[in-house]
Amino acid sequence: MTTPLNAESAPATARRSATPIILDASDRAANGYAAQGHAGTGGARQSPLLDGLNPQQKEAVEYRGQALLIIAGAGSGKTSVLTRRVASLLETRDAWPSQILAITFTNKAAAEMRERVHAILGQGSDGMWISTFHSSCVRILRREAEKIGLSSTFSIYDSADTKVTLKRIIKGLDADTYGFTPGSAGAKISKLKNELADADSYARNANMSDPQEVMFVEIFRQYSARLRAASALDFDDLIGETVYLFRAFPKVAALYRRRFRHLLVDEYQDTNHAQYALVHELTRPVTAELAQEMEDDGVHVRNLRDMTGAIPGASLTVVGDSDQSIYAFRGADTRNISGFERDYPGAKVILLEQNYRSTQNILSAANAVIGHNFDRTDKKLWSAGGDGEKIVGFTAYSGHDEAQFVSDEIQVLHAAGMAYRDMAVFYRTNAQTRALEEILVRSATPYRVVGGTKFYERAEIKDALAYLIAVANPVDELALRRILNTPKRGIGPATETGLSSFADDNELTFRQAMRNSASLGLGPKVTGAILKLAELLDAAALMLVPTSVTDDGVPVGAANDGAANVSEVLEFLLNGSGLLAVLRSSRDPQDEVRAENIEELVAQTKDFNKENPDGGLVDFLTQVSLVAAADDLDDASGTVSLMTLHTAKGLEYEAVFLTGVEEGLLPHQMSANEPGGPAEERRLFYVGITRARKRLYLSLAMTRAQFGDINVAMPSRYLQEIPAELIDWKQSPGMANSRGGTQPRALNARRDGGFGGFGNSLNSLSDGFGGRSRGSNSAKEAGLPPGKPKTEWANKITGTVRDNGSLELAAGDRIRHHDFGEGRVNQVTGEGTKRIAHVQFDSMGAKKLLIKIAPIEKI
DNA sequence: TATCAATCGTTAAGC
DNA sequence: ACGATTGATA
Repeated sequence: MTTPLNAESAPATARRSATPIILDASDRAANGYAAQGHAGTGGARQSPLLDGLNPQQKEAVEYRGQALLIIAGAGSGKTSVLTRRVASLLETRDAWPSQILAITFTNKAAAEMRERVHAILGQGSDGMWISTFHSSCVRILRREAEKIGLSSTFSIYDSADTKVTLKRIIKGLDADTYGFTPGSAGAKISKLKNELADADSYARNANMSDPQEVMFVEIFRQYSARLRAASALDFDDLIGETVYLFRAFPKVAALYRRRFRHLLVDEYQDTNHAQYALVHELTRPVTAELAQEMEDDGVHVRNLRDMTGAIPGASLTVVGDSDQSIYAFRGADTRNISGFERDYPGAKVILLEQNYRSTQNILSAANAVIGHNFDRTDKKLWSAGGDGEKIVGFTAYSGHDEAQFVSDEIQVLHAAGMAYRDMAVFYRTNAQTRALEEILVRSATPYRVVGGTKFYERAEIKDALAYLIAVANPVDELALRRILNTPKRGIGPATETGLSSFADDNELTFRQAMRNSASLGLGPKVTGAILKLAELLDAAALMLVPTSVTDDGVPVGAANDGAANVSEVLEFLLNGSGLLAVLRSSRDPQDEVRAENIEELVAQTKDFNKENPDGGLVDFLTQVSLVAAADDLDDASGTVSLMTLHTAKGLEYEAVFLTGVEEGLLPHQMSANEPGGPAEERRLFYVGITRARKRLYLSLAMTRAQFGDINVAMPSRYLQEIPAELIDWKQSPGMANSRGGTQPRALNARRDGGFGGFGNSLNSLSDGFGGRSRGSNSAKEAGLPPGKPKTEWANKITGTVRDNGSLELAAGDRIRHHDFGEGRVNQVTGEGTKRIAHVQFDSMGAKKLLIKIAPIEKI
């Protein structure tokens, strides 16, 4: 909150000394090898901001109008265009920094943009808002909290907090008998909030003759009531309440519409309805009437008013690519981007198709894959950088085998001079990391898993933070109940419930109930513990009160004059509660780590004090709630990165390993029944492919351990969509068969036509892909474009995996394995396709083999 | 209140 | 297979 909203007047035609625009090397390098050849377009001297840009990019930087949609294909220099556009707005004096609001989805993206804008402008970028949707909203809401009945120190509930709250509600209502779980109810509530619905509006349209619906409405109501009582907002509320604020208080909205004259929104295809509405509210004009009112109130608006006296809507730039929309499952609505021209008539649309990242082979594969999604506007990425290497394909026998291949290839690349940090391994599900990590550890390959457990989600950190929250927002019952018996004070669940109902019955907050716990008639020990905690929190709250205040309690001088800073309060609470001491003296070795984590948190509060001398407790807590993954920014380390395909979005690497390209995994099984599911999975695959600059590896396994047992997998339908000539199969899914193909290691033990078992429905070659599917057949789910007979697939991959058909084995049988040699069957377990032979090999020890596909024969 | 066995539910993930 | 969570037991 560095720039007071009303302080500066910012005429559109401001006179000021032009900020020197300097492009740093990294920004210039963003367009890589294609940077040359687009030198000056001739004529007038052009700004260095346009150096190295292609004509479309230039236009995107220079266009001035109400609305601009930039369709930015993968690797098309989007960030560069966006940051230069911001710089250009300032350079041409179309805007003051404080008139610009740039919104991203992730802190990482915001940080990157801030950094790059700062690199161009230096101090000139001060006062600009470059932040996520959520932090922008928090900033606004903290300022205006009272207007919508919240404390300005409102708590922000994360999904774990939501879950705990819903769990209590569901328990209280016995709603689990209706099949509600905290997760399911939470997902539904979140979805509704993303549509800007609340409990009442939902109830109006709900089918109230359905008892389950009635129950859900009640859950929703109670959830909203609890959050309100705790002066808390969940993540969805942050957006929704801001929209509500703007709609219910036009004068408040007018102040922000006046201030933000230029909105830029990144990843627009990922916006949900609430975010769309927020953008819309911010870019509406201020009526002449309201503008006049503002002027009468002493707000400077004259320079902004048009001939009718109104303030026109702010200019809006959105950047997106519907082909990279992979978050429909959490409410993203691509209609926001496809309907942009309708929503903002007269909008300019610029298409960025030239790719500066990948080789043409990789792009051709990407284009071919995404081309199978219908209802998209055609877009073809192209590169001036040449074909490059072929894509490498590999079919492994198992997940471990696949991991071994990845590991081996990483070593080959590394030996050839590629740094580990330039390589990444992608997968669809987190469970796939297991095998990969195992092998990478064994081969001593440095790696790190991106994403995963976050520091602030650890229980001990949440405990420590709950103390701080309880101080900052005394009405937050959730925080209080979390610390009530942490560390152990002998306050059990019965006492907790007692306090809670005592509070409800007497219309007290939980905190007040604690202070009055003496009148509850509990044991003296328990009562003493409760009172001690209440006193500790009250004392901590007092530390935050500035010492120099006037008679009315208004601080004199600096905002926090004399008040304790965050680290002092935290240390006071830790000492007073014994939280840290208990962990230190514990004999559980894990508690040692927990203690260290808390110490790390203390260190972070000290850093915060240093970086934000004026920052208070609430500012710290806000930062913690919204900036959850500050630790994975250190990607300068020399390690291979492992991450899910979702996490990979927005990143790029020299070499990419895309693993688990199998039916059931990519596309994921769970997506099959959802409308638009398979298409979204295809976009996910597309996103993965387009992350690669030079080398792309696609791998799959014929069997994969999942949920404790082994499943037979078949190649992903998406592999068919890549022209065969682009892929060099080191080991193809097609094995020796009548149509030819390679003879992959470990797959070809039986050459005498081991394709029995066609009578078995699980075995039928139903779709020309040699597929066996699990149970339900996949032919109709294959999502093939109509009018493309399967027999005409360009790719000759048959997808056939080994099939021992009806091979019957029993204990005592001797078998021969292609790799392991001869052995004796000890036991056969499992049913149907999952029958497993437990074999004692003569020289290789005991193994478990999936009879259906193992390279074995009876002897 | 603490510990242990049984049970459950496993897609992705930003803030 | 695995981890988190729940329920039963001492």
